[in-house]
Amino acid sequence: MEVQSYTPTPGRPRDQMVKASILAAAIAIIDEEGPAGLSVDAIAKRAGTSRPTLYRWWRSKGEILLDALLDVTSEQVSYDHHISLIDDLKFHGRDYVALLSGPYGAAYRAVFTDGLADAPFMALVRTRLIGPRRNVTKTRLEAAIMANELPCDTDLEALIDALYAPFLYRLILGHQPLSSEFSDTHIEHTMKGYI
Amino acid sequence: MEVQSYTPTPGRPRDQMVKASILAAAIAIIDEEGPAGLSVDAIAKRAGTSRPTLYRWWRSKGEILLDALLDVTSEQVSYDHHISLIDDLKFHGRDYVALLSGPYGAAYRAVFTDGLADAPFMALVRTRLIGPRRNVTKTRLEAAIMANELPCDTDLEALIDALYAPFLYRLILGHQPLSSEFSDTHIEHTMKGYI
Amino acid sequence: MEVQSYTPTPGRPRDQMVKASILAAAIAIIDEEGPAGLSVDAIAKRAGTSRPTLYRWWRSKGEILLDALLDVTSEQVSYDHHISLIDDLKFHGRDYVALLSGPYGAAYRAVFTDGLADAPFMALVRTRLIGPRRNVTKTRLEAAIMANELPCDTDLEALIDALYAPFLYRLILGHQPLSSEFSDTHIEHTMKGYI
Amino acid sequence: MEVQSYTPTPGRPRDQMVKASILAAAIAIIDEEGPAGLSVDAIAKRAGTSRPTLYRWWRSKGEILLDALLDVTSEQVSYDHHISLIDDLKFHGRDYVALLSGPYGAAYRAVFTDGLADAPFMALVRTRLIGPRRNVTKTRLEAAIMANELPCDTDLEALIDALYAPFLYRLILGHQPLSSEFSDTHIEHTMKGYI
DNA sequence: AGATAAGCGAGACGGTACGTCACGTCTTGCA
DNA sequence: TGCAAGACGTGACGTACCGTCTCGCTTATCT
Repeated sequence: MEVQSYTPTPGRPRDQMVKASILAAAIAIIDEEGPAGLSVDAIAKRAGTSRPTLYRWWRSKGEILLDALLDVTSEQVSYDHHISLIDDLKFHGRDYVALLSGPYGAAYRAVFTDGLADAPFMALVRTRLIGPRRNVTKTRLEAAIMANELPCDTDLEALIDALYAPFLYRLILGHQPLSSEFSDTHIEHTMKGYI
Repeated sequence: MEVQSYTPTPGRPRDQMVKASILAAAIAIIDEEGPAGLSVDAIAKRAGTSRPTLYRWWRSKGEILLDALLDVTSEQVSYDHHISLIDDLKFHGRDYVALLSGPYGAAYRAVFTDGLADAPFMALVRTRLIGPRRNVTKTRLEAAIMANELPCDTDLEALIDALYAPFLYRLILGHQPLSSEFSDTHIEHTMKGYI
Repeated sequence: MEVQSYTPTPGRPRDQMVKASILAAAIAIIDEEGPAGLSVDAIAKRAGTSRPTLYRWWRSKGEILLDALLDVTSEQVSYDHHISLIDDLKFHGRDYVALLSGPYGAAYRAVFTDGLADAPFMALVRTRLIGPRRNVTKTRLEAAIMANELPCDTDLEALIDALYAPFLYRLILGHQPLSSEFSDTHIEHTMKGYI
Repeated sequence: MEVQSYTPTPGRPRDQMVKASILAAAIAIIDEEGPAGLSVDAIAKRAGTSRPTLYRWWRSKGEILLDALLDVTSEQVSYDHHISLIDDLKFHGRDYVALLSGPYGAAYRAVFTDGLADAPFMALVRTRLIGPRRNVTKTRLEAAIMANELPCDTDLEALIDALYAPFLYRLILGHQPLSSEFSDTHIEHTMKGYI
């Protein structure tokens, strides 16, 4: 068991409230005003802080959104073994759709916007935001292989892509609604193709 | 048979060379220097023209890329009935993958970047770039329904999403390579789920 | 007496109407909209012509105004020997004040604006606009010297400056009204100092 | 005796060096390259600063020149009672001529150029640049009236115009040199007319 | 009568400067 | 040392005029 050692740093300690209010401000702006209104300055202003303080904690606007999303996502992502593989995936899919449809959807979109323009940041998005979620599903799928519910030579990366890509595709393009019904039927069809 | 009537517009006619060189410059920059180097000024400079000329014909950087992509895409998209539905889709998939992997892949990414930050522009992307390509596939799938190769109640929009979303997903995220092998197996699995 | 030889040039002859309508347009714009609205394009548009045509006749906006002013000024400037030197000068002064106060005052101001930014053009203004008017006065003053109404060693350039500079000063600065009363008393005082 | 209270404004204080270098740059450019070279960008570049910084403190090129001129002018303008009214005015006249003939003459011209094209700015020129200098002379003339050296009903505004208009006239038109000799004789003649 | 040549309108073109926005970094005073 | 306030240099943006060009058409003179 690790003992969290207290390292007394000189000077004034960092204000955790500042961090929280910045994350909240970022989400509030992107949700209310859309991506156009999300300038670093606007975030700082809304959080009642200043740009330098903001840059002390994060290297870019994108990383703020990333942290804000991780705050919300982290506890949600998990599989409580339900009845069957397909039901678990459906449950997870509905969960994801709910997240992307809600106020955090715009943040997701903004994170991809930044990532597309900045490769190292996209790597971070993969590692911290997308990767963990994929891994949860991967673990569930590996369990399914163990249980002979899935062929043992299944390309899990491809399957996970097939399962979730359409969600982000609809989030990004907006050509079709992103509903739980779509999630359910899409997951059914996809899994039928892989079993 | 249609007779092309000549409509002489008053004033100096638009220089088609300028248009072409701007489209070429945009693609060259995004391919060579990445999205960071793609400023309106850089495009104008490389094309040997000026910013005002550029804004005379396009409202934004994004629309330039859109036009550049349409120049390339337009003739490519078509289905020459091959042997079977699955082979046709595979052929088309490989074609798409080749486009996204080549020098135009970066332009595709940039178009999505701009679209994510600007909803009206994303609508344009849907209408002009994504829509036509989807429609070609839709026509092929409808023919398949006619030929009883596919259930008549198939949700074509969902199927098309399932087919192509992973391509753009990999293009955008870059977590896995976008290869013809992936295209083939992905399309096989997907269609298996829908038949 | 000179015989104006007719030199038939090939091609379509210049349309004098165009010239007239451009001069009128320039004066109309500067009078109605002020100097800010006086772009080359605005003149051409208002005159119902095009920029290239305009540049065929004049080298710059300033030269248009110059010509417009000369059209008006040319016949006005003259001394009909009245009663005395002082009365002639007063008459001339009132005439000048009337010109500068009317719709052509703004054109005068604009001519100086252009001249201040473009030395060769200011030389033209001196030669064509200011010079002739000064010469008329100079001639009158030289006659006065002949008539012993003025010392023969009078510095005429300095005297003419003293007489008219305040008019342009008030036109340009606008700190005090440019009235006939001012003209009269100013000319009286000035001549008193030189006699 | 006044106690200068220190009012600490929040945030980083304005860099006075930047202000000084911008003013110096403006004067240097107009003097060396003439009015054509005086773009906002050129000033910023020469001052080693940026356009936004420049616009933070001045609304236009003209206001920069105005400040630059005020820096120089402010201490110069004063009358140390010399011997007589006429000598004081001559002294002041030579001072003015020296200013207009030197490197600041071009700045003066540019200020008028801008003022002619922008009435509100010309009002500023009157209030800040021309007015104070006129007032100094006005005070001296009022003292002269008190001392019975001048009629008590003298129109001081008109007299001041008569005294100084020819200086600016020659500065602007450039038809005659602006020398101390001219200043002396002109002031003598003018005052002779008003006494 | 037809050829030739220039004027004319419209409007595209390359260019320069403008005034503004957002960024990321800095320098203050206070906590 | 953290923090707010805010100034600073940088780079890109979208726009306004400028002066020149290339069209199709018109209007004259010259063969």
